Amino acid sequence: METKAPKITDVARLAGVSTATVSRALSKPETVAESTRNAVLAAAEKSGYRVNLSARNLRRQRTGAIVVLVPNLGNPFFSEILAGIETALSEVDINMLVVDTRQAHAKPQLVLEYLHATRADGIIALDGSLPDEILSVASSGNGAPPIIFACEWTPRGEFSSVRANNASGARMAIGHLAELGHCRIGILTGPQDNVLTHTRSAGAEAEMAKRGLALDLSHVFHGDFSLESGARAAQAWLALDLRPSALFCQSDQMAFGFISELARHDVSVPNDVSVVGFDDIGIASRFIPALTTVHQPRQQLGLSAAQMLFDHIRTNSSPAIETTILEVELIVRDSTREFAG
Amino acid sequence: METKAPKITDVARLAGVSTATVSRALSKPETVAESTRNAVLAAAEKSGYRVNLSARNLRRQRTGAIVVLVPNLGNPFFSEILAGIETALSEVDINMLVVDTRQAHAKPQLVLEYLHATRADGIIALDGSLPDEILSVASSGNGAPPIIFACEWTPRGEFSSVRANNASGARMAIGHLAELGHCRIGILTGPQDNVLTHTRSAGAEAEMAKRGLALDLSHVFHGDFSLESGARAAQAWLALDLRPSALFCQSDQMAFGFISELARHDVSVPNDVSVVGFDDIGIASRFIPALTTVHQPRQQLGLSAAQMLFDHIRTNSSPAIETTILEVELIVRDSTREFAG
DNA sequence: TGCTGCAGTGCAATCGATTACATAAAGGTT
DNA sequence: AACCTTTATGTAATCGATTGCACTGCAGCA
Repeated sequence: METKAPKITDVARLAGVSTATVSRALSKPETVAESTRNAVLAAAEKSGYRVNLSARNLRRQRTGAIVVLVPNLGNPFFSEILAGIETALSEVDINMLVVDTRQAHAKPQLVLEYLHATRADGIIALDGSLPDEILSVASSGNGAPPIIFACEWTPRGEFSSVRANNASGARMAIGHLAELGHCRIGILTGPQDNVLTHTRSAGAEAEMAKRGLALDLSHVFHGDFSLESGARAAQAWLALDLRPSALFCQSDQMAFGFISELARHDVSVPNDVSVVGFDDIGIASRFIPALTTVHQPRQQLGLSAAQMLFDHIRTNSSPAIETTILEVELIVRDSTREFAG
Repeated sequence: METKAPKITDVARLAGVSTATVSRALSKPETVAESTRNAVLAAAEKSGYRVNLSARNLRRQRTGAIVVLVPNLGNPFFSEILAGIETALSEVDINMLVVDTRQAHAKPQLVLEYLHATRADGIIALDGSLPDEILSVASSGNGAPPIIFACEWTPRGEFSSVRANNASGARMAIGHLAELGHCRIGILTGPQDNVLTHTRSAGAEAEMAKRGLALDLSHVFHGDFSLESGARAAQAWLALDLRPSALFCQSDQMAFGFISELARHDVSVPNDVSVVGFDDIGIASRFIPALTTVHQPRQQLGLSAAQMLFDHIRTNSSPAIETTILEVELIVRDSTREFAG
């Protein structure tokens, strides 16, 4: 026999004040006399009142929700970033709408329609290669929702972002291999049009150059961050005459695919090849061999992005571009060892 | 110089009709004359009109959003279920709010507060061990949002659910090991108070009984579905005098943890022990050895749960309890082999 | 005493869409 | 021709909270 949800007028009657006062007591407590405030809070508590968000949002001209654009929900790497965003969200009165952009590249209209329809107060994009149509939603100044890129970002257009220090991570990976004595180091990249790919490749190449190591183009394999592309790279590696003795994989997933496929051909990591990954996803420490990799602070990436977004929403006029770069860490495990002739 | 978003009155003026007609033309097209409808659609198109969801929801007394309660966003197993839910969502006008319930068990108030605050039209719970306080939100009939359990479910209270055939999966796993000649089969369970644990254990025990195999209690290890608990089970296994020659792990993650820890002690899977997992998460086919496991149709679980929830929302009076059980499949890979004395 | 300023509160308009009800026009029936 | 249906559309109330403006009463000040 649940009765109707109480509304603000019910609380007002109970507290013996007007609805305006109730509203103020709840959202701007300092503008209301202490005694009144207490009466209102007591009445609200007693009646179990919750503000109706549709009504509030209608009046306030906002939606109280942000949209997170995720390249691929099936990828564990992203779900932890979501967890970070959620942590930040729980402190403010904002909800998180999650959208998988897998089909967005083929049909940008779909996502675009979604963004327009929801009129989100802000957007966090974990996908740096969004189609232009979608970017333009956000860049159209004025009433457009602010957008923050997390992890990935986009070279076109100017947007705020939170990222890991990808270049530094790549340098650490190469540096580690070089110090183990490897001089034929290969690279397994992500998708060719991806900023992470470029940044990590550039970092790796810079470090190799600095150490006087040559990068043989036949030692550069192109993948797409997925397990299967790692396996394909292994096939390519096996087909080489002069094989690199170490490989820097730009994602853990590719490293797993690579190692796994080699194992099927009786090639051992790290005995025959050393492998470094990137990301440090959960399973990395339990893979066989445990993966040496570059750790990204995933939770923190999500958290920082969310906080930055809230700032932008609050001071909505400010189109100042901010970039936060979080440091990464090389975690040495068992997939790398010193070069043995 | 983006102008204000057009509202329904703008469309009405443009089409030369009243707002009521516009509203009807858009949401109940068949009640409006074809010529009028076309005029309205053209006007809406021309002005780039989108309905304001806050206004609509306020008037319609709904929120247009469902909440998905996820036990742990960091676990890749769940994110694919989310992807399935999202697929179903994109067909209807409903958004998905994702909440991680990791802290919910310690502080149920937090999630409870969230559910009350959002007033979601429905709930999908991927977490079967929600605190009673939260369950009671949904079971309080009347205006309470319908709730559907996906994957996990709860024995207390009566709720609709979509699940995999866990018992059958467990039987397949045991059957497979038995047919390979293993007679000392161990079990690594999930959390003790989890329905999946019970169902899978019961299925496994039934199959063993049917085949006349005894289950030694010292061969039952208790984990919590996580990597680390798998590693702990490996320690326990190593400490035994009489070790099982095969282990049925109730999650892939635990299987990985188990195998990985054994590998560190130079015990080989499948040569020294055969291991079967449960879930078939992405990495299973690329682990070393590739994991024999029970495949759950994750996307489909999410999809079915979402569709069931929409049904319940539409016909909100019906408290009929439905249970959909999806079939699973044993995928035989390289972590199991015939018993070799 | 009379005025100004301020803190605290209430009144009522407002956000944008939906929908019950009223109305009008057209067609059908006897 | 009078009346009843049916179909199409308009009018205006409504959903629930927020907030600009107006008002009251009291303190401070000349």
